[in-house]
Amino acid sequence: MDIRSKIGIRLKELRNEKGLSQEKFSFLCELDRTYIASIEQGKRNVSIVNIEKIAKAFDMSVYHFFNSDLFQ
Amino acid sequence: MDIRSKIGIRLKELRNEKGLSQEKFSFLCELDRTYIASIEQGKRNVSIVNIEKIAKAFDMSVYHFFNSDLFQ
DNA sequence: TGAAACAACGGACTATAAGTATAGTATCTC
DNA sequence: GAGATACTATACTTATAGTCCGTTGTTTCA
Repeated sequence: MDIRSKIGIRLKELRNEKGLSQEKFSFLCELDRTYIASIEQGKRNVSIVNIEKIAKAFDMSVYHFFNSDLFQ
Repeated sequence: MDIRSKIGIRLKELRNEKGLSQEKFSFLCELDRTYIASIEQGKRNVSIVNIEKIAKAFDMSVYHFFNSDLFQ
């Protein structure tokens, strides 16, 4: 599977665990609402700075963000 | 420390472990020699697709690439 | 039955990463 | 001192990352 899709699945999974809408989450990580949506759809090649922003919004380290079978 | 620098340190660390020059490594991951150099210097905000290319060149998963105290 | 919340989608735009080229420094060997 | 190897500095083009505006379709619930 494409790494873009894996990132999308992981993001959606974490966001749903927290019970947040895309919009609410976009406020937390200070990224655009539509951008978050397209990441979740596996359409984006996200840069490491934004991955870090996303991880921080989930109160987790970059290591923990990638600590999933998806990235094994 | 900036995440860009952390990526650079991790890359250099892994490359040195393998005893590869920047140029030889750049052949392995099919990225430009000078591009690899600037990543190592923490100047680039690398995207996940290129991080995956780099990890693959080291025969490791993205998970393992980030499995370092640097990203904890 | 409508309005509020949510996600998918699109178009136009700006910012920046990707990728390349060239030159330069430092060290070593012959 | 020429040639080879390893790395750094800078600067540039072009692809695409990322923003901002809006619309549409669905679900849920008062």
